[in-house]
Amino acid sequence: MAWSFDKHTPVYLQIAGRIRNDIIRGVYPPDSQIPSVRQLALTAAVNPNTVQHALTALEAEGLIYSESTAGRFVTGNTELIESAKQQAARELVEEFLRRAQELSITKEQLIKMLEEENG
Amino acid sequence: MAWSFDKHTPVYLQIAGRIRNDIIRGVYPPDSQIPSVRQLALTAAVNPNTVQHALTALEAEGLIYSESTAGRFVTGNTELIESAKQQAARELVEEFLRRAQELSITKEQLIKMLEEENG
DNA sequence: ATTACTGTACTAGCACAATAATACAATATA
DNA sequence: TATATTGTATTATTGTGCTAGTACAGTAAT
Repeated sequence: MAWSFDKHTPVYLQIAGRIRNDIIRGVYPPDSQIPSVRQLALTAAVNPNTVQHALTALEAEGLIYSESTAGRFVTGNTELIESAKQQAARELVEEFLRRAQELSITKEQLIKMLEEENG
Repeated sequence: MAWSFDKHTPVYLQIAGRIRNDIIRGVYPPDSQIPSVRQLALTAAVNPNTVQHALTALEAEGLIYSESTAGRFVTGNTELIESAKQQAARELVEEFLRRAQELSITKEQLIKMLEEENG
């Protein structure tokens, strides 16, 4: 199925985020090859240039590297991946707390709401 | 101080969100007047048209209404405000859990991380 | 009556995300 | 050798968020 995107945030950032998450989760293991630009463009139902934009961003982060004409691969640096995972988790929690504060919701209320959620 | 905005999301949505939160939190009480378009534009350091765009969105939600030449006012419908508060909290938690799932972080880990945060 | 404030409307222009359509060099494979 | 696939680059076009500037009508206060 074609990926679904939020209307109000750049598609290339959403694609980069999704692939970054897949690397962090191990869907794309270290040193493994990721799908080609054209294949990802087909899967996501977007223009190849948009995918290229996203992958360039991930390459700048060091999470992937491109082997000339062979394709793109996940970094073998597992420490970098672990670091990215920690950072993503930290940013997630921090943004959550910040937005909760903007709504004057206390941490205790948040934990209660989380426990009541079915997940 | 001028408001700070995230680079990658439309400013008018961020302004609308901020004012919505202020209504929800009671910073702008029911039936009270909110600052004028031009005043908000000065405060936020953006163009008046951008503020107008944001306020039009809030008006469509029913949270504010405009009195011709007198100004804009928060709705007197406290149930609507309460409803908006519940919805905002629910969406916050749901998005948080969804993004955590994308990182393969369990609910138990999240609660532990929240408790360890200083807030 | 004049002044100052309100909301509202309109045009023009800039920046950027995104699409579309190619094109080229390098490599692996049939 | 020929073909397909890889990453990469280029140009043009469209849509939209945002700014800038201006204008008008209605109301309250001086």
